[in-house]
Amino acid sequence: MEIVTRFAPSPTGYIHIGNVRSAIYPYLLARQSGGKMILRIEDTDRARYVEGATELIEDTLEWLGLNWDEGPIVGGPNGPYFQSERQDIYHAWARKLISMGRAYADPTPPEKIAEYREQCNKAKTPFLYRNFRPTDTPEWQPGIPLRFKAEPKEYLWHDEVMGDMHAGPEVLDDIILIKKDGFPTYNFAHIVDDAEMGVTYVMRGVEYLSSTPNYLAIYEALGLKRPKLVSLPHILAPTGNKKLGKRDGAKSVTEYRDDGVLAEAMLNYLACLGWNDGTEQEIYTKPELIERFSLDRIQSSGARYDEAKLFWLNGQWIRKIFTEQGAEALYARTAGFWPESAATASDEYKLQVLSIIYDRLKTLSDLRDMTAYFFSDPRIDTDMLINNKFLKKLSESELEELLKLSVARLTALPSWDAGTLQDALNSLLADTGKKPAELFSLIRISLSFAAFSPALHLTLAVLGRDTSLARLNAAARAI
RNA sequence: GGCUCCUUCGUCUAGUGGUCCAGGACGUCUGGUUCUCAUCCAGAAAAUCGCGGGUUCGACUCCCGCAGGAGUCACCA
Repeated sequence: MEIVTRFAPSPTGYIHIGNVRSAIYPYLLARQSGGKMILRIEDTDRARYVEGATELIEDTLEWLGLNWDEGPIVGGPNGPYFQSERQDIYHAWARKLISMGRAYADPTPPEKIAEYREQCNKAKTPFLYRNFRPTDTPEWQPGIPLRFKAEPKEYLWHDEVMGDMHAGPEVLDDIILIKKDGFPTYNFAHIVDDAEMGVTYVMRGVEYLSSTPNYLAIYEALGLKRPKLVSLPHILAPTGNKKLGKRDGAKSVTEYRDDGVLAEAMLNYLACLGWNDGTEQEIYTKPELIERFSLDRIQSSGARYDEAKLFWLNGQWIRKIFTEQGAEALYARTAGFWPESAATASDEYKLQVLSIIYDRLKTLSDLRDMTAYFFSDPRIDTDMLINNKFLKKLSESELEELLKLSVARLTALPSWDAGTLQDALNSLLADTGKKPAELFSLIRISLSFAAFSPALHLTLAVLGRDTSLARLNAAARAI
C-alpha cells in the first residue's frame, strides 16, 4: 500500500528548529517508499492565526528542499488543504457521530465547566468531563459545542518510535469535537482529514501521545482504520530540560539561511538529531538520508540542540560543495553575504577570493568580516605592525627596510601568479635571513591589517600586483 | 496530583547476554602542517552505562523496585 505522510502545521508563526523534524521525517519516509507527502494547514484557531505564517512555512520547506505532493500551491485531489475551508466535511462527519449516538451537543457554559474542574481539584480527583455529562442535551446546531461521547475502556496500540503502548479507561473523555464557533478542534479535524486524505503515517511530537487513546476511540467509533502512529521526541533547548520553543529563543529555520547556513547542512543536522543509521557516518546528502532513513532508528528520548555541531557540519558542507561541485557552485550560494565594499567587484574577482578563503568559513556570512580588505584598502594601523609578537623584536627602520626590499623584489617579478610569488617569497626569506614568522607577518599585516588572512602567496596573487605593491609602499611610509 | 514516556562521555550517539575495564562525532586540550586564522593530520582527557535489587557461569544489554527528568490532563494545536 502506498505510504502517505503529512506535515500539518498551524499557521501561528515561523517554523523553528524544535518543530521542523515533524516535516523532515514524513518527507524522508514518503520519498523513500515512492509514496507522497501532504502539506495541510491547520488553521482552525482563529485567535492564534498569524497573517503570512503559511508563506513562512512554505518558504521553510522549499528552502530545505522538502517538496510536498499535495497541499497549498500544488493542489491535489483531496483539497482544500486549509482546514478553515473544510467546514462542511467536518460537520458531515460530526453528524454521522451524532446519529450513531456517539456525540452530543453540550450547552454547558465554560464557567460551569471551570467550576466542575475546581471541584475535582479540591477533591483531588482527576477531572473527567464524562462524569459531568449533561442528561438532557439539545439538538446540535451551530453555536453549541459538540462533544464526543466516550466509552471508557482500555486501549492498546503500537507507536513506531515508543513501542507498544497501553492506556487505561481513566484517560478516555468527552473531548470537544466542534467548538462554539463552528470550527473543529485539532482532535477531531486531524482525524477526519487524515482519513479523507488517505494518510497512512501520522508523525507528530510526543505531546500528542497522551491524547492518543481518545483519538483511537474516535477512529473506532467512525469505523476508520488507524494510521500508523509515530511520536517524535522533543528537541531540548541548549540549557535546562525544556523542549526547545520560541519562548526560549528558538530561532526560525530560515534565520539560519540568512546567517549563511546551507540548506544541505541544516537538513543533515536536523535529520541526524535523534536519528542515525547505525554507522559512523556524519555527512549525509538528501538522497542518502532518503535511502537510509528508518522509523525504528528514531531515538525515543529527547535530543539537545547543539548549534556548535550545526556550524561544524556547515563548514563541512561548504568544503564539500567546493571540492565536489566546484568553486562556481559554492559561489552561486554566496550572494548577499559579501561585504558592502564588494558591491562593485566583479564575479570573477569574488570567485577568486572565495577560492582562497572558503576553507576557513563556518558560515557564508563569515565572508562579510573575513574578506573586507580584498575590496577596499584597510586602515593602516602601525601599532599592529610594531607590536606584533614576531615583529616587535625588530626596529622600525629594519621593518621599513624589509618592506622596501620586498617591494623591490616583487616589482621586478616577470609575472604575478601564486607559483612565482611563492618562489619570490622563499628567495626573499633566504636572502634576508629572516624567519618566516617575521617576514611573512610583516607582509601579511601590511597587506590586510586584519587578524588573519589566507596563505600569503595566494593573498598577493588575488589582490594583484598594483594593489599589493601600493599597500606595501603605504605601510613602509607609515612606519 | 493522576496517567504516560524517557534515563550510555559536557552534547549527539553506537551498543539487542560474552568480541565493551564501552566505539564514533561535536566541543575541549596538546602537537604537527614555512606567519596569522581556519582547514587538514596525529594524539589526549572525558561515561563506576540514573540508583538498588534480582535472573545468569557472565548484564549497558533480561526482570522487579526506586529516583530523577519530561509530556499531558483546554471550546490550543
